[in-house]
This record gives sequence, C-alpha cells and structure tokens, in this order.
Amino acid sequence: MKIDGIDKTIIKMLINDARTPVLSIARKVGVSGAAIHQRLKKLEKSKLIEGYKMIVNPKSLGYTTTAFIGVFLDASSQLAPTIKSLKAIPEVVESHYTTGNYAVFIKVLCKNNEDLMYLLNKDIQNIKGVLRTETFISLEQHINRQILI
Amino acid sequence: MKIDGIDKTIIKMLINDARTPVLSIARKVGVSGAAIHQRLKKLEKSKLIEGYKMIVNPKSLGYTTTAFIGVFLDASSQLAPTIKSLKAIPEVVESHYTTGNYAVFIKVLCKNNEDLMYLLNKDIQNIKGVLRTETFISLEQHINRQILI
DNA sequence: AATGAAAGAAGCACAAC
DNA sequence: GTTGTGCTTCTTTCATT
Repeated sequence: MKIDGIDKTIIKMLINDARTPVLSIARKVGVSGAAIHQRLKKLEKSKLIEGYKMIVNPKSLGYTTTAFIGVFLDASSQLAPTIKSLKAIPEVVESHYTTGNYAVFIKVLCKNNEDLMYLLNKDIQNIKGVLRTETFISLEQHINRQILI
Repeated sequence: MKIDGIDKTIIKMLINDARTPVLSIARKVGVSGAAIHQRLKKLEKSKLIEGYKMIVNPKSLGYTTTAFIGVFLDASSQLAPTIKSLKAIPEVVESHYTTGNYAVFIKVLCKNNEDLMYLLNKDIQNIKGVLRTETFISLEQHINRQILI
C-alpha cells in the first residue's frame, strides 16, 4: 500500500474531522471530487482506515475518573474467561495481555473514586483467578492522539 | 443536558460510523431530517460530542508494538518540561499524571521491539529528571471501546 | 489515476405549526 | 420540538482521457 501526499492530506483532514466532505478535501488539494472519492474508497478497502467514530466526552456523561489497573492472575487461570468477565464490565474500555508483572492490564472510566473502589472490590476481585490488583488513577491526561501518518 | 432515546440513537449510530448521513438516522428513528440535524447541532454545542475522527489502523503503518511505560521522576522535577519532552516523541500517544508508584504513565506505539528499546533508552531516559522506567508490552489487546451512553 | 457531467441524496436554514 | 420546503452542496457513478 503506497500512500502519497494526497492520501496523507485526505487522512489528516479526516482524522481531524471525519465528517469533512470529500469535496472540501478536493478543493484543498486541487483535484476533482471524484478523484478524492476513489482514493478514499481505496484507503478504506486497504484496512489502513479502521473506521470513522464520533468521540463522546466521558466527562459530559459524568465519567470523571480514569484509571489503569494491573491485574494479577493465579498461574492456573485461563485468559479467555477472564476477558469475558472484563468485557461484561462496561467501565472497562481497554484490556491488554501484557508482559511484566501483570497478566492483564486494563483502562477503566468511572464516575468517581467511589465507583472505582466498588469496581475494584466487587467487579474485578470477584473474577475467578484474580489474585490482586494495582491501580493508577489518572489525575490529568496531557497527551491523547493518534500515531502520525 | 437531557438526552432522550432519539439522541441516544443518533449518538450510537455516529459512534459506529461517524459518516452516517443525518437522513439515514432520520429514517431509522422515524422523524424528519431537519429534526435530527437540529438535535445533532445541539449535541455538538453541548460538548457531549468531542468530535468525529477517522481511526487509522497503526498496524497498517507498521506500528505493531503497543506498550505502557511507568516513568519515575526525581522529586525536584517539574512536570511541565517533562510533558513537553514527551509531546515531542511522536510514538507517545497518551500521557497521564498518575497516583501510585509512577509520576507519569504513558502509552506508546512502536514499529517493533527494537524501536521500543531505542525509545526507552534514548528518548525517555534522556529526559531531564527521569530516574527509571517500567515497561509493560501489550501482547494482545482484547477490549477497545468507548464508554456506553 | 484523474476528469467532467449528471442524477440522486444529503445538508442546512427558515417559516410555520 | 418538529415539520415541510426550497436552495445549496455533496456523493456516487460512469464514460472519457
């Protein structure tokens, strides 16, 4: 998959605003709308573009607490059922199988610290195989971006 | 800010595909396009909607390694210059000021483990005030989603 | 790959209910 | 809040280069 300057402009403009009309990209780069349209379809087919998402502000929904949780599993635990249990917790927005101390590393969004405590003590601790957890609460997020193209 | 069922449908459809036309949302919920259009403008003004973003697949760009890095800073270090240095590293996609062991907790995307090693030993370690780091490489990501509305 | 043209679809604003 | 309407703009396809 070769990406030239025009493709980069398309991607940059749509990363910035996914609802940007094809025609306004076309005017920006100085080619026809049909050309941009065809390039965009090709980019979408190439799997370089995963999709277009509206980004909802969690704070507007009352989710003010972000935390990362390292989860220790006992040696005999299977990963699959643990993941399934984590998926059932709506506050869990990311889950990774990681090297290092933890077996599973998750990112959660909670309405407040009390809800986080409840999530830790009830939802997480009650998952079969979970030994203990280590929590890092994000007091402030300074960087939030995608990889550069 | 009150959100009713129609608003939820708008949000759900646009989270799924930010380029969904207003009129196809309108047909889905059974109201006029103008009504959806006006609701959407109101939602955008309310800051509940942060924006619309094209999601690029990092793997398509060769970024196959995701890692979380806990950064220890010496006690006298200021946070602001550290953040500035981190912002200058394009692989750093998230940065949080956290409670717990670390001062700063970051998420990085690298092309491979060698690049990650370089990033740790050169880019990160050379930042003034950084004492040491702890790295968790994500071997697999099972969950990646937004908070439910 | 890009273009221009053309038809249908969608966006948007406004008056009216 | 919602609707209908009218105008503008955009999307999408296709024959052409």
